[in-house]
Amino acid sequence: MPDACLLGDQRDLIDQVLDKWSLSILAVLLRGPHRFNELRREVPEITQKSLAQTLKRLERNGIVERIVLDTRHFAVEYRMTALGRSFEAPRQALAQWASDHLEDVNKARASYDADDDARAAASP
Amino acid sequence: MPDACLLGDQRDLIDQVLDKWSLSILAVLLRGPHRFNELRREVPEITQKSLAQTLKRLERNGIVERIVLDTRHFAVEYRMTALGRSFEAPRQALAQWASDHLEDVNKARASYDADDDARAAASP
DNA sequence: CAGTATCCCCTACGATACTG
DNA sequence: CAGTATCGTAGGGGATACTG
Repeated sequence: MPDACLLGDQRDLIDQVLDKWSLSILAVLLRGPHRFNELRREVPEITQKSLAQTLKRLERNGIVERIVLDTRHFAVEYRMTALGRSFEAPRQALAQWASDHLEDVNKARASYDADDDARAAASP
Repeated sequence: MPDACLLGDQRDLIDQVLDKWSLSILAVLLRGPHRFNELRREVPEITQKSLAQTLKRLERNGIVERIVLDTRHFAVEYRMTALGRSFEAPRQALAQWASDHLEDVNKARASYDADDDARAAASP
């Protein structure tokens, strides 16, 4: 079985970790444990609901750990698990690629869109 | 600017490349150029519509190249661009991670779900 | 503080049919 | 063969309000 090939299970897994907000949250959590509202501040565009949802999913998949610091004062902390840290390599590779090739992609898009416009103008 | 941090542009870019089917298609295309219907056969779960959509997006982002082989006989081929091949490193890292840690994640899920059930049973 | 609960929208995706 | 066009649905995500 070639590892260039993705099985259904792998895709499911990757989807869980690569949804809209996970990468951002993981990036924050990598720097150290954070409280719920700290995460909100670090990723201001996210809503409470999506944050809670994303954290739950990451927790369920063993990527992140939820730690109750104090029952009486509602203090909870999220931190990376070992499994979560193991994800750092691919995450890093992805982020690196994206920042390295942003320019190229933008050029490609511009040229693709220009061609589209040209075609539209040619056959109205 | 720490590269552990994801900017909006990077997220957009990654989203384009990591939608539901892209990784699978990229994996196939990496093995060599493929025709439209060949791709359908290689990724049988995908619908025509989604395949067309995904290919367009990948083409627009410069990841994949669409080549008309013969106008009269509707022969078209898709192949990786240089930019597309540059994505192989992160893609590989991701696939590798997924296959390496499938077990761990499945265990984590099972234990999370078991805890859920336990809680539900405790307070009906 | 750390979340749920609700409502609502929107679009990604699927199924099916059609076409140059 | 290589796609569009159209319709329909599920759920991801936002806004807002509420709670232990």
